[in-house]
Amino acid sequence: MAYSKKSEFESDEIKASEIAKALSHPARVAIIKFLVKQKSCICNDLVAHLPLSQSTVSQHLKELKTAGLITGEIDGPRVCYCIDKENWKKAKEIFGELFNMKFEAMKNKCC
Amino acid sequence: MAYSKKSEFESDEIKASEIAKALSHPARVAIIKFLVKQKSCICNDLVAHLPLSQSTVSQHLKELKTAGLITGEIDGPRVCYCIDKENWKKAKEIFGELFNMKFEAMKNKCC
DNA sequence: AATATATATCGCAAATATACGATTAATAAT
DNA sequence: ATTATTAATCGTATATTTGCGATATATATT
Repeated sequence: MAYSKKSEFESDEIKASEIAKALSHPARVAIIKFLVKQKSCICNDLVAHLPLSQSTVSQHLKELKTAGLITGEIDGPRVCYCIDKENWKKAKEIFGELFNMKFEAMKNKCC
Repeated sequence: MAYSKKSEFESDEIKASEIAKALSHPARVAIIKFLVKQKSCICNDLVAHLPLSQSTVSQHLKELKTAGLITGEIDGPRVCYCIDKENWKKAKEIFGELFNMKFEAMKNKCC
């Protein structure tokens, strides 16, 4: 693979794929669910809840943060992670657009 | 990485992550959009539409097919790809559940 | 039968993701 | 001040993904 071609696509396609990528590992889906359900915001509680080591959970958190889906605020010696509600809403809209696209009239007979 | 831990998560988390994974590359989002908009079902037209080689497009199509989001029917010397409407609907529901989760009352002050 | 067209698969190289233990850094408690 | 706790980062091994050209396969056309 000489170089990635991702940038050659339309920006809405790139944006949707980035959110999808952030959610493409069950650990990250589990983290989002945990935070929405507010079982706790504390990183350590997430580590306890997931079948992964602390360093691995930290990496997954970083990815979700980079994608903008969560925020992380230092709270004493802990870090409190929260859903970024603004971006979460945007993500919902982006996926809504994708999944609510209307099927256009067929130009081929096969489907 | 000794082994993958993906199977240790809940089945709904795994399912959501699998759909997300299928949509985690802009080419695959573009393919879905193209098929929903029915610009064509023919593989060759997809290749012409995307900035990728024929073999690479074929691989992306295979991934979408494996994820169940599209079907591929042989039509003479061509293959006609279509959205699997049943599974597309299911995918929409799975993402709907994720994005429509209600935020529970806070147990921490930070968010 | 020979040729052209369309698509899948193989083989490979490079990039990225997954996972962990060890280490570091920063705060809290003693 | 020392120690304990929490979380990020580093280093590393392995797995997976991305991408392409070459090749194989299968149908259509001549």
